[in-house]
Amino acid sequence: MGYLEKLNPQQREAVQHTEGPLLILAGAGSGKTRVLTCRIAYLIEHCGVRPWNIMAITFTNKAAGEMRERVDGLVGMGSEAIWVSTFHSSCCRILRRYIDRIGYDNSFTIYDTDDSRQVMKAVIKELELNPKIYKEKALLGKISAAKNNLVSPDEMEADASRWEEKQTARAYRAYQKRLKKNNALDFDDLLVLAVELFEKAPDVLESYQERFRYILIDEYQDTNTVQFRFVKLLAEKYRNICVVGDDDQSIYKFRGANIMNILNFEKSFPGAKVIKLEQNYRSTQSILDAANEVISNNSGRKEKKLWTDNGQGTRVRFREFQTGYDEAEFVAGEIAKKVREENRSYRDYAVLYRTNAQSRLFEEKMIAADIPYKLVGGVNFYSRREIKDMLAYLKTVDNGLDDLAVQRIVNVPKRGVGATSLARVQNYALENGISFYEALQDADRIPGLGRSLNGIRKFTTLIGRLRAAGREYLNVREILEMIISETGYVAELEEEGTDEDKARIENINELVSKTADYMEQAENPSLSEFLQQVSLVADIDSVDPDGDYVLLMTLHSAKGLEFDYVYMTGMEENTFPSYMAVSGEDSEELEEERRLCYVGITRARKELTMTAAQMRMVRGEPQFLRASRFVREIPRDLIELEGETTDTRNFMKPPEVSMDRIMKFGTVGAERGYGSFGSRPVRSPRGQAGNHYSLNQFRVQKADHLDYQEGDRVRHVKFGDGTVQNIKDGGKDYEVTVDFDTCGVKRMFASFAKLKKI
DNA sequence: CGTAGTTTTGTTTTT
DNA sequence: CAAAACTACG
Repeated sequence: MGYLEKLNPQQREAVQHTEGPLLILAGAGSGKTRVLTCRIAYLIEHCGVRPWNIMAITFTNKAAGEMRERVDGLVGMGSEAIWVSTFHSSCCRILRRYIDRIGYDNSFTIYDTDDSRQVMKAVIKELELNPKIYKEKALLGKISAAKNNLVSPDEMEADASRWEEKQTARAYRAYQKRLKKNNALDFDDLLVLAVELFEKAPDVLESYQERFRYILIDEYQDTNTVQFRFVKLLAEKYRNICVVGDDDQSIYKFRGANIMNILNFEKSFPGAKVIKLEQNYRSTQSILDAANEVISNNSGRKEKKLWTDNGQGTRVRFREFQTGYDEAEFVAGEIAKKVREENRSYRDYAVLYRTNAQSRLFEEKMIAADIPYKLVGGVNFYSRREIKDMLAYLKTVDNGLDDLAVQRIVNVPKRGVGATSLARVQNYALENGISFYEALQDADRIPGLGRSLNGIRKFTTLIGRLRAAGREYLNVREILEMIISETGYVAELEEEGTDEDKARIENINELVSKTADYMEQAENPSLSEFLQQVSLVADIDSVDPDGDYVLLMTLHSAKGLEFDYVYMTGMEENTFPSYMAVSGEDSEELEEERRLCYVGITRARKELTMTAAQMRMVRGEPQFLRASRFVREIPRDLIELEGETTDTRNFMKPPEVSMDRIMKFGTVGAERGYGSFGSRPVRSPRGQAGNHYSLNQFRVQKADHLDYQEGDRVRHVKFGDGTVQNIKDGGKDYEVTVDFDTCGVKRMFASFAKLKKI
């Protein structure tokens, strides 16, 4: 009972408004998870709602796990009957049970992005599309967008006017056909087919409507059209739907998220109650001020302003460096120092960036500084080659119709079955309308296989043995171990013994322990269920809250998390906001980037540091960059620069001169769209010199000539003397290669290297 | 058939 | 600067 008293009035109202549609507009850090969990407890304890009548949908499995844990603590008995999961897992669970009603087999497998690409490649070949024009990635993107908007291949074709659109629709249809033939669904299908199931089988829908009388949706601002449809169908009958979201944190438009779902909630569910949570319990006022300032540049928001009584805290720090290298060194160095000297933990820190590609430098510096870290995202554990191989074996054992899995491993490890033989088998399968695996079993009857036949036999007997073992006495872990030993996969890696191979063995061992974990945790474990669970995990799900390490991740992955100390890195135009968003004519995209920035800022509890580099390598090319507009949208007096004191902002010299001012009158000229920002009073247009953001030069000037040439002896401050080997005009700067006497050949940029002829 | 080397291509963000 | 896709050779 005590939990109600701990809530503020708005939170309590949200918990107690149990009947009818409810929209909770929850600003960052306003305690929405607490509201959701208390609400569940309240429903059960005070309203007599039975646990199995409640469904809660979260964005990631991690969030689901955390919520489940907190609900367990509050409710105790029976809480396991509550469905707490992601959209994808919920749909998957429903489909596992009923998908046969719409013509699929209940033992379907789930394809990841990589698998989908393989399928699409085959489709492009089949339809004889010009691969120069129709890239599988682009096609898949369009198909995914269509699915998220519940557009079928037929509808797409009907809407198509241009030739290419017609072709895309054809590809879409062929792709679906292939998936179905393989008894596979892609990520989007999980949602689309669940909706299709509900629409085609009213009795199934009805049974779920009866079951889920109280529905709660977290991160509602990131739902897309299919998800909305799914929720709407489920909630239609009892209308006890509670959604929590923050339009300012909508950052998944590229994935089809429809911000209208939250903005129009009251229209979709007439009579909806709306409650705003604006008190922030997470961050300091300084951090919130910065966040509020940045986000206020967006239009079409639901007006709200976060406040806190946590106290002012220190100002947001901004540091600019010459290169991304220096930036990473600073971040790593500072974390190492603070942990050492101020008794902080690594887990208090997060390093955020816009794209995964930026993680490399940080990783390197973390290793150099001996800082334990965890990289979230990037190459997913389950998409590593060795893991995919192992999973392909498991999938083949589980579902013989999954051609893709079979094709992946027929010849792994090498069994002497090459591309030509595989093509023959494929043909045979096609002609006889059977699956690839069935064709392999028929290999004797396929002409022209020659030596491959042996390998194929080896393969099919192995799979046969595995299947028999699985049916009779082995569990998931044991099957995997059998695969490992029978194929000699690990043994082969051990022989090679390079670092990479060792890492692969590690990964395989990790997979084995994951199967062991699964065996312990599952109620009635099955291979299919294991594979399904595995394909729906996000990288963030594996972050252990007790682990003491610095987290490195994209701003997107950071959503829903919080840290004492946050570094937002790569705060440069064209990096963040990304080049795509800046050059695109669509201002929507820029607003989404700004929301992403808002998400980033509000992750910080105590201290936020923004960093930027003046130059970084992008695609092997040096790029010269200037500070992000988002930094400049934070008023100058909320920012602390290098060399300034850390304490309160009252000491700040020129008050209320904000950064966009500086941009207008300062070094870099106003660019497109820049002049249109709000009209803060101009105090001193000339005051820019003193409060310039960077203590360094803003832009690197390319020298019009160099006072040394190839063959000359030069001196470098750090590397000493050397001979110039090569000078290349890189457009914005000269790239100089020097062979140093003491430390060998280095390549550098003339304007940074400051080489002196001797 | 398998491998090693070469060329090309490409970048947001993720369940 | 990668990874992926191709190509040519053993």
